[in-house]
Amino acid sequence: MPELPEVETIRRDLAAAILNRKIVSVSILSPKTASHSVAFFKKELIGRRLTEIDRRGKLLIFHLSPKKVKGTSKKPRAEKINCLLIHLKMTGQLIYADKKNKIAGGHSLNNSTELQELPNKHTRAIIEFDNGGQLFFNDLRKFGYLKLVSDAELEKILAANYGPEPLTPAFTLAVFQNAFKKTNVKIKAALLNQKLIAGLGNIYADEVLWAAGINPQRPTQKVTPAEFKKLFVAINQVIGLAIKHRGTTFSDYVDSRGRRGNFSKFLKVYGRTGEKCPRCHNSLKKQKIAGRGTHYCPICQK
DNA sequence: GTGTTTGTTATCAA
DNA sequence: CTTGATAACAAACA
Repeated sequence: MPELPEVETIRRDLAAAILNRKIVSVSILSPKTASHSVAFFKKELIGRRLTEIDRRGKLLIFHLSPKKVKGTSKKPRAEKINCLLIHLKMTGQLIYADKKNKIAGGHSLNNSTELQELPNKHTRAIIEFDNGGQLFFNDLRKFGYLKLVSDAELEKILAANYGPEPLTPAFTLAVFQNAFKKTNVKIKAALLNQKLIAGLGNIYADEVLWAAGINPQRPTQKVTPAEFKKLFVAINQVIGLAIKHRGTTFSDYVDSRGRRGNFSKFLKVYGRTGEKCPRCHNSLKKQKIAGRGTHYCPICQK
């Protein structure tokens, strides 16, 4: 389940590998995964370069070099495609392989480290570059997508769906607290709402609530200012540390070279049902909250 | 066959 | 209309 730290890890690694490389071929193996026809993807992408890779929450944003226009100096059209968006959703992987390295960690729930050839049966798209490198988009459950948009469409999507990002100047305690006080859903649900705060998913929502000592069931309006402060600090700390350790691998996530994330061993509650709470040593519980498996300590999370 | 896994959106109820 | 809660989606595994 790639969340902010995992997607950020991929973004950084990919930027180092494929920035300013020219796209020479595009294969869409699973048409439903792409926003437009296979022909349109080829037409728009082939011959262009990725000039910048951004991320907003869990969404990757690949900026494309200007498209060469045939013939005389036509004015660029306002609606021209400028960005490739990729969302990994639950089981998506973006793996870059250079000419001789065509392997990646497989999908598996049992911590297997076996490597497999690419493409594999879950490969949905392949983008090939002028240096022979290939970018594989794998997605077992087919929830992820590739989408081509104009700058205007991108701005619209970001404004409509994404709240502030942890670890950025836009994410202040005041902004955070005000946004959360405008709703009254369970705090766990609020943390998963990308419009209130961008980038958290099920793993990190559980982790930050544990770190702040807040019960995931609490309605947001019952959370005190002191607790919001704790939660705010916890979000920045946990996300920062998770990025530093290249994310969490629980089931399918691997980085752009097919390697697992190292943050799993730092998890305090996620996936630790029945183990002792690291803080109060009572038994950790798991319960469905906001439709998601929620891991927490019923004793020290108030 | 049943129940679980989750990011996001669609749908429903109040 | 708004808000919040829940179902649905896909695919695989225990």
